[in-house]
Amino acid sequence: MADLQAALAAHVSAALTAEFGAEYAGADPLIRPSAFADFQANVAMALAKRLGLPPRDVATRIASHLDQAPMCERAEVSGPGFINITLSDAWIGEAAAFQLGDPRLGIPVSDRPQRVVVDYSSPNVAKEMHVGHLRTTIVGDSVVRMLERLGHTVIRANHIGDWGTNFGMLLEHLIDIGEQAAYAQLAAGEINDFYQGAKVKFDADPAFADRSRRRVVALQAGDQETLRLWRTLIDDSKQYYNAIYAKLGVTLTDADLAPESFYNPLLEDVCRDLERAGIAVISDGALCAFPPGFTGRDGNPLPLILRKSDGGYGYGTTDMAAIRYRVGDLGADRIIYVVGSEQAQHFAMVFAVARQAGWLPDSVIAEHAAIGMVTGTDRKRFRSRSGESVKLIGLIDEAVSRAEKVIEDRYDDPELRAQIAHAVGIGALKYADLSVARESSYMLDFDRMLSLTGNSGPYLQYATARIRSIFRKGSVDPAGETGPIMLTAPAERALALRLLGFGAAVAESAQTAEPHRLAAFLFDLASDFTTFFEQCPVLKAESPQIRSSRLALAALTLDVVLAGLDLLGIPVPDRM
RNA sequence: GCGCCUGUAGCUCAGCGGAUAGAGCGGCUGCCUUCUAAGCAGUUGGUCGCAGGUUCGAGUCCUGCCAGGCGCGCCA
Repeated sequence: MADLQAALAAHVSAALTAEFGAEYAGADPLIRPSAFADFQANVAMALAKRLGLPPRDVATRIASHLDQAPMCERAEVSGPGFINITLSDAWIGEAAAFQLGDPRLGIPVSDRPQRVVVDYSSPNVAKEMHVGHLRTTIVGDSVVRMLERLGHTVIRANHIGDWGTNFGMLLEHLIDIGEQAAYAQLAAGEINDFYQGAKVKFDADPAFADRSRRRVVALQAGDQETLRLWRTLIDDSKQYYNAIYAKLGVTLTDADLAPESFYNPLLEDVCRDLERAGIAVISDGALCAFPPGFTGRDGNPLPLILRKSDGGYGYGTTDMAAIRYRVGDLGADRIIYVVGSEQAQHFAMVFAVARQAGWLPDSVIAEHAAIGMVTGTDRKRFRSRSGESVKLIGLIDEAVSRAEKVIEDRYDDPELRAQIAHAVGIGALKYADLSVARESSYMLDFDRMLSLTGNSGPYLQYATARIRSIFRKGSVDPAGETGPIMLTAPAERALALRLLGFGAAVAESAQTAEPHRLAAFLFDLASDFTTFFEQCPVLKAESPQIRSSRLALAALTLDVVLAGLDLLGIPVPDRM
């Protein structure tokens, strides 16, 4: 059973066509979760006018067919024409047992696998990774995991900022302090110190600023020694990202680096081809594309600048080159940009120009999975002032140490304690970013972000720890529990029914690139389990049959929560 | 000025055009001799920014207004 709701929709559709004719096959049966039953079908009210019948009559005629489907226990008409559908307990139990035996746990395999490029994380070389990067990194990584699980081919693209005019000052600063000192600073995460060191000199010392400008020219001209130093800078910074990725459990590797500089050799052609196609024109000395529908402050058409009047290229050019490369060379069917919402207009323009140029055919989806802005407690954009910047690594360490505090008197083994604290701290941090709709802006609030109670990462981890505890106490191997599953209590039924929604939650979450949907599902699931845990003794169940059924239900819950947390990229400790 | 986003409980946020708008936190009351209390049960708390419109039905769609945020030619 890939998707419970879809299966039900098929039944209602069949009833609809049987009763009213094939022309209604395309009508959406409008299946929704219901407070009055397991599901409700709202199609009767939608079709009443078209059928020229009272909505309740339509509902009654559809409902009369539904009782015959094995999955449906009851279909009752209520209110103006709602069809309240109650599933059969036996069917739910069988479906849950089937899910338990399914290695995919009900996650469907896409019937149309795509090549998906996911552009995410994208820190800048020699610049601190701030909290905004954390969010694009975490959300992007989860999207990637979900898409892969659904059978898509995913190409991770870490579009790091390794090029631009400020590399002149960074390189001169590197030369000034020496490569060893720079390495020590950058790899250790003292990145702001390094950057500020360069910036201060650039602003205060004209001679340094002059050297910096010459260094940019040398870099662009491909001067060997300059390139060597530039690579050093990148390698040093990479140490820092990779250390953070490792701590966070992010799947990005060096193989996923798609740096801006990679596109440098393509930029000239991008400009030439767009100009030849008549899409780009010279305006005020710069080569610009003016996609229709975009106007600026003064009411004039808004340009996407492709070549600056000084001959240099900007990030718009790089994005054009990237989109062309991803479609043309990588064969992407879908490109997802997990990038801050501030850039919405920029991406809209890039997509528009790429469509005009034919580089982005209609068959390819390009979407900006916008990430909301991070604000301080004053609700203004969060800015790291020099001196008191919030380092990502500091946030991570804070998360882990808070978790450590909670378990300090619970376990003696320091190694076990460190393991648990790491998983719990990281889990709290990541879940905080993953459980909120990605586009909504959020306040940087440590207490909330690192919360270990309520709707939090640790709540989900805790559910798995309690399940494992049952199996440990009873010396039972969860892998050996296969059911049958029978539903004897409301908490069992609610849990089983919830479990059946897993596949749909994953599919929907990946489709919209919104991990918070999966996070919400898992929280509901964990809540249902906790109720079950409180109300239904497993090891001391009243009969061997019920014990076995509940063990199977617990095993399935464990599998699903583990799989779900893995898709979110949240680590799980064995015990807490 | 134009464009995009946001406005839901004291706070932070969910909410696929469907019935009585939900969760977490906070407040209050209970619950550890019982598979982990990072928990559970209950309770408190809302003119869904405002006004129109579409619809059998609007927190959800459309229009206008109000408030806030972001973006708007050579930074990325």
